[in-house]
Amino acid sequence: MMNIRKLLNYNDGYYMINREERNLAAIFYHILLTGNNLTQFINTIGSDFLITDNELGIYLEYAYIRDLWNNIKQGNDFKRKLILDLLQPSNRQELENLTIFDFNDYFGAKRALSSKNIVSPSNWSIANYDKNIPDNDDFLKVCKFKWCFNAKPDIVIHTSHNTAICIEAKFESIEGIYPSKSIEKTIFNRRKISNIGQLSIQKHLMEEILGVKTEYIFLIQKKSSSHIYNGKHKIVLWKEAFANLEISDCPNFIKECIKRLDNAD
DNA sequence: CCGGTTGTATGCAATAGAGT
DNA sequence: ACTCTATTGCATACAACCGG
Repeated sequence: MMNIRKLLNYNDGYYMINREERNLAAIFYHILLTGNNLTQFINTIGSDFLITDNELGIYLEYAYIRDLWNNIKQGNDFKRKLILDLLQPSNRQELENLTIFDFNDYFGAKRALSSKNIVSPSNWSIANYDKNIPDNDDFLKVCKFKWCFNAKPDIVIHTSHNTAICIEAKFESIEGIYPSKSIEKTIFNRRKISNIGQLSIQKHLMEEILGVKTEYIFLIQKKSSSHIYNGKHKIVLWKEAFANLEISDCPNFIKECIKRLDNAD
């Protein structure tokens, strides 16, 4: 019986051609947690943050805000106040007096339209609340807030409770932009509002919403003009990130995987 | 009533194809 | 060569539904 590897006469390990960004991020995560590598990496990127051992945490697919929301024990009044305190909409008083159903509906949370619960802003829908929020400043504020509830930076190193290094890693793709859906792009064009970069949403999330003093790293394979750098992110190449780390105890496939990065640019 | 399943909706990585 | 859009695949969230 033939199979694709026989047909292609491919006899190397998968690690020789793997291009999966999450896999590389997982390997990086592993290496950061061995030996003195975390400190070494922090030195390499020139971070000022000191590691506080009992507060240190390193996270893949950092969804802190989603899980904070999920962990709320208080009821709907608390959730509504939390949203309004963070969002600070100009029509706050109006929103305070809506029923739960109407509050959800105002933000277009049609996929989770509930009369029982104030639903997470991750469920709000731009296309649905567009008609409810004519003012562009308020509209954009709501968009950025909603996006933050779904954003997940690739790797976040909490060097302490209040400081972190936020890493957005790319293998071949470029920085994402908001809005993403075509109907939303149409709305932004009509309102003459510019697109927002993925990195600037992450900055808003870390500093404004979570209140964490953050340094930003954009971890990529090669420098390209296609990236919309926002200046706040320090660009680090994958091979630079691995360069000073100790990998002699790693299995061969990891060494080979890292070796491949040298030829990337 | 509980718990699993289904349907809908969202984000993100990545690709292909069309346009500039 | 770069940019933009549409699409696919995976992961997740939540309401509604359904069977025991």
